[in-house]
Amino acid sequence: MDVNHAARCLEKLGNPTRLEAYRLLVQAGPEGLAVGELQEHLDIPASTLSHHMSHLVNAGLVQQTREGRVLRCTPNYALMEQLVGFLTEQCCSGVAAPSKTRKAG
Amino acid sequence: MDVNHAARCLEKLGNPTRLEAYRLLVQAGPEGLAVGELQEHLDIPASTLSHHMSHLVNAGLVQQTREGRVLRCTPNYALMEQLVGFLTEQCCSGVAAPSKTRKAG
DNA sequence: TTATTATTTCGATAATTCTGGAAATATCGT
DNA sequence: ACGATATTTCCAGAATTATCGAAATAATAA
Repeated sequence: MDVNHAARCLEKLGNPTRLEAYRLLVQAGPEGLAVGELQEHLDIPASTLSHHMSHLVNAGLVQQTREGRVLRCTPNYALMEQLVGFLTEQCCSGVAAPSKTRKAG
Repeated sequence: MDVNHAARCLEKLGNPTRLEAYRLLVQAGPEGLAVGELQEHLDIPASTLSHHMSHLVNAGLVQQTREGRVLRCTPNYALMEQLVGFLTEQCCSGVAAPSKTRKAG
């Protein structure tokens, strides 16, 4: 995870609709959600949602698998954790916030 | 830190120049860096940098204090930690990555 | 006051992103 | 094949963001 890849991920998550979509996928658990289910929650036109999802998929933040007519979306936890790791290591002070994370005491 | 504030912070950090600027401030230690020092590192026109910095300042991610002719910039660690907290709690799986973070073992 | 340095604001253009209707594609059921 | 459902792609317009030179502002020094 270099600075450009991190910036790319942050940029994609930095849109309220996309961040909310990602969060919904996380909330939904291991099954994730179909694009149509996301659309019901987000209440936006299908084409708009499709564009947003392709951003997330292209950045690697979301994975899609087809199940018949339905496209199931799941979050890429590994990438998200790399992103959080980048922010923690490169953008936070060495002194961790109390009782949150631990690092080289 | 609600989802909209998080999205706003992510959006601002999701620009390579701004993310690099923020990272430089963190690297620089408690003193931070003057705008002019950032400019030397980033090698972009002053007006362009000024715009980028105002994004970061408006989002609350960077604080500025004037020291004579120089504007000293420091990262807002508290906000960054809130942002990392948001991502960890709302956008990561409950199962932490091995030997990185711990949460409700 | 004039000069010098540091930084922002103005103003304008280029580039990108967002949005969504309409048409196309994919899959399934009959 | 046909119809229905799910989703994407095409296309275009609106909105936002990025860029940066020039002028303006702020602070210091002579």
